[in-house]
Amino acid sequence: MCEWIYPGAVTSKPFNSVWFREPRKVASPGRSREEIVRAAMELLDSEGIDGLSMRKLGAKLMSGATSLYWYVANKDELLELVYDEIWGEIAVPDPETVGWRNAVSVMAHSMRQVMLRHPWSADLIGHMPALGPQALTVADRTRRAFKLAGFTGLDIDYANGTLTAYVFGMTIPQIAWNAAMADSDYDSQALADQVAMAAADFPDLLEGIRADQYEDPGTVRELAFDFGLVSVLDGLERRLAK
Amino acid sequence: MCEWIYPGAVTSKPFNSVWFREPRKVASPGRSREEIVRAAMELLDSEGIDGLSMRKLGAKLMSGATSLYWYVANKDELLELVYDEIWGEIAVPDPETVGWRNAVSVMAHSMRQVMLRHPWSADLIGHMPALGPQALTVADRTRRAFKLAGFTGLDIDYANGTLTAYVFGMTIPQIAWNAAMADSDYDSQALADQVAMAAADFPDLLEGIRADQYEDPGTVRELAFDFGLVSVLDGLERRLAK
DNA sequence: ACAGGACTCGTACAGTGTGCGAGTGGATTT
DNA sequence: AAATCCACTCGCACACTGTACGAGTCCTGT
Repeated sequence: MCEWIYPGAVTSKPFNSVWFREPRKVASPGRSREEIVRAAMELLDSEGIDGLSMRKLGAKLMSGATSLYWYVANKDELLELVYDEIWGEIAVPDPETVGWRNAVSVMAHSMRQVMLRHPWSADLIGHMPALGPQALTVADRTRRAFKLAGFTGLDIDYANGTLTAYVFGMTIPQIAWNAAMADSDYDSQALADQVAMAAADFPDLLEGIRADQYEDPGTVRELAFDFGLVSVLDGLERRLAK
Repeated sequence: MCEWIYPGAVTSKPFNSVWFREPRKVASPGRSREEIVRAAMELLDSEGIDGLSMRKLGAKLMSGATSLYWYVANKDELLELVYDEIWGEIAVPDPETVGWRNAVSVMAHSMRQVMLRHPWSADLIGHMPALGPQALTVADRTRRAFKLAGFTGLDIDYANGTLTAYVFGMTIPQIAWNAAMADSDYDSQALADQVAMAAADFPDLLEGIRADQYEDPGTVRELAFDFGLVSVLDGLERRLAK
């Protein structure tokens, strides 16, 4: 899980990341990085990013807050570790057996689901690059899919980046919406009215809001995501044709 | 600037946002929301999201920290206000005169530049929906572009959302990279070596990293962005053809 | 018996957002 | 002229944060 460390890490200096630091050798059968990361994820899932404090985490593990610093250099490193965990939850089918387009489609939907399940991921994506082993595994697999599709050279990574960007960009704002609605005493009709009021000066915009106001917001989001996903993949495919 | 308030705001209840709360009537010639927001942005630009504290902001404005709470209900509302400001910096040409594809292309590049100029934006996107007047203005304009392109009904907003998602998703992780490199004593060669080491178990991935290691990272990012942008727009265009 | 390493954790420090309530000064009303 | 009001300021306090430090505990190897 998170006992990973890239070789030769300590010798060079520049990049501050868990993945480039030799972890302490730990002999204890009790606490461990795994357990800490797992507990941190539970806290994050149930209370959100603000709900994770070292003291709370210590309490959950029945230890002092500062004991955790034996296993983890600081809170940011802990966050790097939990961040990588979510990449492990993303399903990427083998492109050789299901075809590249299916493979990346499934991965896109899976990624979205994982992010929605762990809304705190939105807070981490802008904070640190995804360099952990799980993230690299996903990147490698999707990269293979695009290679199989016929992309060559840098285009492989560009195509890969385009798809990932789309999923991030579509999902992160949705997470913000979900959070905002959870904070308020959510009443879909009143909310729609308010948003409509906000857009009062923009008749065009208003027309769009009115249009999907009567649909279930969840399904609207799904449709929007599919629409964009198909468009992105179509666009990439056109690139191949040329 | 930020004296905006949507009509009928106070009467209804559900949604917690600056944009739905009557601001206090302020008569003073001295401090004002505008000034506070401007100072907050300067602090954010120069010190990042963690550099903005109510005390520092108060000091910068030569006032007590808690005085600011006269103008702003809490820090989150202040962040909503500064968030909307960045939307005001995004250029969206008139699609009627430059054509829809040009218009949205320019807006995509502009949006990316604005985000890179204000890296703290990445931290806000996942935290609150963009409901301010400036954000709505941009949304309205790009929406018009896609309408002009020929999209109809919900597809207008889906297309619009797809493009915005792509820009967000491409730019947010780049901001994370920039931040990580700023934190470290950045040496591009050593960094590349480290990343290569991280990817040692993934020969394919490694090949991609090696490939762009000798290019200037800035231009690689630009190329990647353009590649994806063209792909996304091509994909949307294909949708139109059907 | 001793040494050393592998932990644990209480205390402390500097910082955070913000509720409260007292205070100030100028305009308005009596 | 006196009284009232109100927009506004701000010091203090509270609960909370990440984490440096150093003293203490236990287990293992000699």
